[in-house]
Amino acid sequence: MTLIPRRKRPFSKYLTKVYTTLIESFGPQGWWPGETPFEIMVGAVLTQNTNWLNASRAIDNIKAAGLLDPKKLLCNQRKVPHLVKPSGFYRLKSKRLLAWCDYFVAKYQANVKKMKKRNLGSLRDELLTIKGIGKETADSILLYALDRPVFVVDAYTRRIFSRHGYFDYDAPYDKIRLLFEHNLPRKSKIYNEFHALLVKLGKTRCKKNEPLCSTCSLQHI
DNA sequence: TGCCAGGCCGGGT
DNA sequence: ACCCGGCATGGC
Repeated sequence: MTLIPRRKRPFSKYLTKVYTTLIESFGPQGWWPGETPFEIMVGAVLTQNTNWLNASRAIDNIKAAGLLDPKKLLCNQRKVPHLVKPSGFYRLKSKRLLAWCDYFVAKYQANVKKMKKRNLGSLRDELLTIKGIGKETADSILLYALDRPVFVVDAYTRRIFSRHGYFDYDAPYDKIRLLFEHNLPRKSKIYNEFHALLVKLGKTRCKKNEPLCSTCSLQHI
């Protein structure tokens, strides 16, 4: 992997410019779209390589069944594949969701406050040992459900910034994450908004010659 | 109609 | 240390 700055502007200044431009254009996003920490955790698993609309339909199914609770899901395991079907990969995701519930209940009695007390680095390592929880999912949970300062790297982040020449699309996840974390204030609020804005930008269809475009990608910045 | 979406795992080289 | 196939639905 290479981190080749093809542009001369320092990454930190560039990031500030992108962030302020996105805020001005789209406004604060107020992510994550989930009411409770557990709902956010569920969403993080179900949206893996899947559009949010389909993931949200699966969450709606779980809510409608009155099972949006880790212990209840564990007690109704056979219902889970059917409930999460709209999110795709449903046999796989039902296992991943239950693996998460298993961990959350066994280790923290489904108590978010207990989890938040843990040291961030060791907690992240612990999450990554759970089958079905990779780096992006773990970081989404840490940032959006637990309010910890971790920058979430996703496909949009890679696409937008690699097009601007700051790193290769295929650069290792943690290299990219640290590049952002080292060039932004260490504040979960900032990481939260920034990631949400990048997703918003990434979903916005190309409008040629405008400052904000996910294909041409912020050409004028 | 085909392509794609807010990844991750396991097996092979 | 990479590379790749598999996993599956619904929107556009």
